Amino acid sequence: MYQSRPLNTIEYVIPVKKDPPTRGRPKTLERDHVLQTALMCYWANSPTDVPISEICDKAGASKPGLYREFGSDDGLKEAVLGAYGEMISMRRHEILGSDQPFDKAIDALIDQTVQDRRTLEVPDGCLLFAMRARRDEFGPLTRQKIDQLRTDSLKQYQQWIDRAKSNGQFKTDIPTDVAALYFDAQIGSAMRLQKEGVSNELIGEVLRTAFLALR
Amino acid sequence: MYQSRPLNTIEYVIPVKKDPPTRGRPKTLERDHVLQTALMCYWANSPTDVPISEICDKAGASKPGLYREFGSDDGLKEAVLGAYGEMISMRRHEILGSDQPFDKAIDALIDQTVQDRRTLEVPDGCLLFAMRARRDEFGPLTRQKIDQLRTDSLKQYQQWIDRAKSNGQFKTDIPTDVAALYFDAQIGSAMRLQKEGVSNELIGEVLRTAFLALR
DNA sequence: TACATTTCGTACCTATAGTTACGAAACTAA
DNA sequence: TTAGTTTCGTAACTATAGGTACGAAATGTA
Repeated sequence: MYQSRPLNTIEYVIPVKKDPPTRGRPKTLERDHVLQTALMCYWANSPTDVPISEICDKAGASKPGLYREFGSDDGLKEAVLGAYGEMISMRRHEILGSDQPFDKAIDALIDQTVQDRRTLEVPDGCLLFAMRARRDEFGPLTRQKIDQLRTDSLKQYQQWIDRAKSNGQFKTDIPTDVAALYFDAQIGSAMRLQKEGVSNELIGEVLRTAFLALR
Repeated sequence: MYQSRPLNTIEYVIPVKKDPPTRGRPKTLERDHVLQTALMCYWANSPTDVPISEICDKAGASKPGLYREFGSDDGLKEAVLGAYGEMISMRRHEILGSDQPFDKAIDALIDQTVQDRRTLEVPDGCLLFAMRARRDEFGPLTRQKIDQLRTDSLKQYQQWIDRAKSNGQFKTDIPTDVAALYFDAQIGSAMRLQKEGVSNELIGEVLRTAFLALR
């Protein structure tokens, strides 16, 4: 079995970018701030319709600075999606990774999905689903990231479903891959309805209808 | 109650554009051919990413000719969507408007949705759902058309469901508006999965899962 | 102080997409 | 034939977006 080294030896392999004896003009571009700004712009609008210059303005960065940091439009979008993907993956893991009963997890999933976005201070809808719908309008890096996140989502659902099956909590004989696709599709639908302006209450009813047959 | 005039008197009110004593250079632009060409381009690709010039090339029309006919990019898209909407509305009516039992209609709906597109010689996915996902990237005319078609769809489902309810074929106590939204969402999901490359077989399983609880 | 190094950001370049000005072309009517 | 009418399509215009050349600025080092 693979024996991992202690974490801090990694720094000898991949030099950690802390503060290597700083020379030259100090960097002022705040990578994380740019990422957050871009994320919000993409999320709140159509991700393909936000020009780089707008992100620069809102983040208080210059265009060349942004290109130095992310390489290209494609690179920026990939980075943003990376950050976003990590976030939603964690949020989903809080539910699917917990050991609560399958039924309760479904309820929690619905609750999380229809949570009021004004309270959370984030836009309606889901950036990932919005970008999946526009997959072929992006560059290769972003496309690959989209595909990876899609695969990751499905795996997360699959593991959860398999666990429920082995616990005897998954009653029907629906194959795991179908069920995983089903969950992903339902949440995706909900996110799109939310973006269309449908009330979270109504979306909740739709979701409960969708999961009626699974419990 | 409103008494409508005989149809042919309309021609006195709204002059029918048949062959009014033709003067000037004869028109060569084939409106329907341009519409069909544009429809296929939008359907097969991202509707927001097909330049007018490409449609002109493929349809063998000139750009000014196209603008004379449709007024603008927005006008062309509205016209295309109008034609497309009529088509899918009719196809859906063949199923929902028939008097077959609710169960059978659901089966037919699934069959129609997962029908092989190479056989039908049309692209995967659904143009209307693709455009709904990009709603705010379009001009006002197209936006309005999108909204109208969405409303029409929901109404079509609602009438069908209400009829099933009054026939005693709709077993659950799900409200009509929720159920209509549910059908629309499921078909939308299916269309998106198809566009993502998921097999029609798998999509069929997902749809059958979705409608399990409704019969 | 002078030099090496690194980043900064103004001002540009380039490509593309929507849109149109305008003169030529093709027809009817007188 | 000539005048009037309508459409045609080449060749522009304009705006916008992604991307970058390059000199200035800000630091450490000799």
